[in-house]
Amino acid sequence: MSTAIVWFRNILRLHDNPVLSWASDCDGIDTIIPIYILDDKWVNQSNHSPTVNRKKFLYESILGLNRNLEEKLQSGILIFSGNAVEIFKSIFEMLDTEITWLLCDFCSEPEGLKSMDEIQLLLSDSSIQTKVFPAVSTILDIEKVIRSEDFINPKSLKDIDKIFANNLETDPDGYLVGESLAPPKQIKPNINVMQSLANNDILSKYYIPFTDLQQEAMKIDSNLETGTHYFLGGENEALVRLKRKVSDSHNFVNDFSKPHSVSTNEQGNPLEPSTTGLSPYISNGCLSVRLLWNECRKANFNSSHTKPPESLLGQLMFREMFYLLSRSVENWDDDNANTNCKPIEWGEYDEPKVTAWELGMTGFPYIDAMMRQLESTGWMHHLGRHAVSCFLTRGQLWQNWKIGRDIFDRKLIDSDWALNNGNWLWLAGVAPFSMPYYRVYNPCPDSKSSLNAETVDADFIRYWVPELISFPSKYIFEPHRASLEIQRSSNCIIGQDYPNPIVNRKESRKENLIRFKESNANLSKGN
DNA sequence: GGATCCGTTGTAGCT
DNA sequence: AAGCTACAACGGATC
Repeated sequence: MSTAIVWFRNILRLHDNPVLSWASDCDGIDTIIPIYILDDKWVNQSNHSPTVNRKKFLYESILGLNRNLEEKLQSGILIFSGNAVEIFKSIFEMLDTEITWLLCDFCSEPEGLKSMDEIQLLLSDSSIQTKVFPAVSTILDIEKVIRSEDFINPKSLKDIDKIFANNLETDPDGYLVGESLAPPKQIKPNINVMQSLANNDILSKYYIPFTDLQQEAMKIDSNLETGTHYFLGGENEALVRLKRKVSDSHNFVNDFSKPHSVSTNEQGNPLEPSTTGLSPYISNGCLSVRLLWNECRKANFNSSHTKPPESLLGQLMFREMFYLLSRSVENWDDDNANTNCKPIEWGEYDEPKVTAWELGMTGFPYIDAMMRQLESTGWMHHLGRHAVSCFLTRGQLWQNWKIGRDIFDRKLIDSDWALNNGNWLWLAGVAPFSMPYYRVYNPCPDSKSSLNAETVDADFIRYWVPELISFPSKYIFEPHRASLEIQRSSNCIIGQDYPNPIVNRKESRKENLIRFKESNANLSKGN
């Protein structure tokens, strides 16, 4: 009798799940025990913990996985919370003769690597074999690529293009990466052992009954305000969205151009992204990025489609780039001893300004709308993320990017360690792959800007900054410039009902450009 | 080896 | 409405 533990780490799905598929196909494995381990940070909430939006999405995703396992494969999954090493230690002690395999997906985050190292150390003298599946959260096998002889840190599309060409099977266009796996047709859960683990005294402090998680998710949901539960977690929801936005929308995919997408929302629905809105499903493991890649390729059936970097495939290529860099660059998440981060002399931490930024009270309606949307829904359009992160760092407030990085990490339902750090490095202008620092985003992108459609953005602002609901579009990006008469007739006095701008955007931009230039000059002098 | 080009997605003002 | 130009000007790759 051979039993394998299938540890679902960042893979909350049945489709394209190489771990589960391998376990179900392997002749040497008679039964399996699916396990999910919830980190303590989700259970014991503090001011630094992920927000309830993130928690809700994750819990729904776990519950969705459990439901799919029950309904489609007559299984289920054991849910524990706590330190994975301790939990496995207890399980292995209890079942040392029964368990033959520990199978899981590779996690590239520092915490994930550390716990896997500890578990492998724990098992070094045992007869239990471990097998870690690469390329589950990514298209590329990250470790294999960064260890290949000719690997250099990628910093452009050209570099990542070359890496794809050298590491993936390609079609004549250089794109095909192989089919994603269908869900396994059947698995053999060891229901008896699963029940005994669930009822075990030693494990009881870690074990979380499915119903507890369900109640917690429902409790969060009912406490949230209407309009904030727009994204529902889980694989089923991910696949419905994939079909609607990608597979059934060839024109959308073929015309997709990130820099020109409306930065706010789809017309007619203030909560529906103008982009795919698939990012939370990818980062929570509900959707295979390989499946998404292949569906995008299928949609590109003629030659007149957008190409990387602006296309959807381009976006996914940069995702792989950041994953590679997050493993090959030391101190990826720091501004110190990070070869991909220039040590710019950012200003002292300015609490009132950072708070105004975080709460959407800067007096810049576009910035405030974006930050309020983030606070309330856990999601923000990519171009909005550009605008607000540029505003906090090199654009206006001259604050260290790590401050914003941490706030994003806590709030974004699509939070991803490699990508969040990469994007902040990029936007702060400190990385080799950054655009030139003097290209500063305007926090008031009015109708003159080619990036934004006037009416859509104005409505977006009115939705998230209801103080300005009656303001004319002409002044909605800079309401303090409207006459007192207009402010009165719009029922919003600036400085009273809505803040005055916390900085002069043009002056701060100018000062910051000089500061950045000076920091750069000091660097090249070796100071 | 100095000049030139280019970089995932800038802005403002003009035609 | 889309495209041009000036703005100010980094840093690595390429010629």
